[in-house]
Amino acid sequence: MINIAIVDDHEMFREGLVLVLSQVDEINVVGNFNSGDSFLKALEELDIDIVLMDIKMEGLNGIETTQRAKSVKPDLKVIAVTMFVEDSYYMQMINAGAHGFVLKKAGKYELVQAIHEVNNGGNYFSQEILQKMAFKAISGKDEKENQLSTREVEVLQLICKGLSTKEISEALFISQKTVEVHRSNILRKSDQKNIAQLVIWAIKNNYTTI
Amino acid sequence: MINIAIVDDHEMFREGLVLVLSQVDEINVVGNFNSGDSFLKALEELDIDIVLMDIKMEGLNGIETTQRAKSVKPDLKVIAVTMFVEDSYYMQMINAGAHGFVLKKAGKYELVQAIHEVNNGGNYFSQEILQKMAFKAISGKDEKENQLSTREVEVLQLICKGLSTKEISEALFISQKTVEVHRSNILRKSDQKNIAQLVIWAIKNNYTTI
DNA sequence: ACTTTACTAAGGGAAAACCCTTAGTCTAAT
DNA sequence: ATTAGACTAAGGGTTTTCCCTTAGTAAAGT
Repeated sequence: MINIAIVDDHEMFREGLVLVLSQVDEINVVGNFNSGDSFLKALEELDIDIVLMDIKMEGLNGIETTQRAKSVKPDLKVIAVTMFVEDSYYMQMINAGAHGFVLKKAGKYELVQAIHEVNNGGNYFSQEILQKMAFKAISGKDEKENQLSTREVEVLQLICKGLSTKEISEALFISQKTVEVHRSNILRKSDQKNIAQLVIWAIKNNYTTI
Repeated sequence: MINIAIVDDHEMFREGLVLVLSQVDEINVVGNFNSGDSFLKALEELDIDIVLMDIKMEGLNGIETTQRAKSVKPDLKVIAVTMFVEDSYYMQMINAGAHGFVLKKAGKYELVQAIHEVNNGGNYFSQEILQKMAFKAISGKDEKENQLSTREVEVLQLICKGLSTKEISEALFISQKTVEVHRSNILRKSDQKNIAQLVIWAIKNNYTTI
């Protein structure tokens, strides 16, 4: 029996997932949680082999939750379950210690396959993710060089909230010129050419939620 | 027994929904479809009381699917199931003939309540939607005045794809000045003040997909 | 026939975004 | 100690967006 926990703040999706997995032999759903926090609280008391973790959640997101969970239980295995197939996602999740990555649009069979793979000590990444990784490897872009700094993420989130450069400078108590520098660097690093593209990119990359 | 069909292109969500509803007494899931097209094809052969219809789908969206389904079977009842609580959604769905509106983040009980309500000839709108409607009614904004024209929707979608005014003008074979007029009118009608906010608004209002 | 609406287009001006450079301070790593 | 990176800020420039006005044409409704 493989003991599974599910962490997702989408109630209907989570309930559905519980039922889908409960039907599968050798899989035992031992808990489901609507937030990273509630999962972490219950973590020590439960016997969990694999966690299906949503990345985008209110409050503690999947990446942070994974990091904290792994620091408590290093043997815990995590499969990220997410909506989009974008850049920084999987790298951050792999860094946080995830062993698999499945899209929400995937079906039951792919998910079960991922669970078995990961349970046997392997990894599972959906085809779409592998393609992204391959493309990135071929294009030879260095991840680290293009990672946003803390401040840049902060500015990006304010941009996505619709604040102008002036408003951002007031919110962060820095000059407009500094905000301009951040904006430019964000656009360069994200490889987007204007705010419209940047907002979409930010959503897909989990920097902001709709 | 209430015969339910589910139309949603998100496989895992759909499968989950089938299982959740199959557990409920008096509810019988007679079919589930991953597109508006496949649903419409099967419509005549099935005995369906209520359809749970996702709004945002690849190909035929929920609104169009509802319109076509109702033209074939006027007595069919439709409950819209969607991600966001935004303006034009529910108005379009109500116009298309929907009797209910439930958010995807809602739980099983709310969904079942909606199904019973609609099955008994009533309507069901989730609290969040009702609040939006009430707010709109109080603020007294006329829907029609602020509805985007065909051309404006076209421009909006290109904006969301990250095209500049110049690029849009070239794509639509019109002058930059005309595009500027459309941009201004879109911002005014949507009541958003810049492109960042507009993109988010467009996503929530189903004008574009991520 | 008249009105309304959508779409088109232009002028003109203010504001914001974008892009480049230089440069100082501070922190963290080798 | 020296290097590297993040954050700050300014100068100076181009481009784009934003907002206003006016205005002609075509289609649709009353």
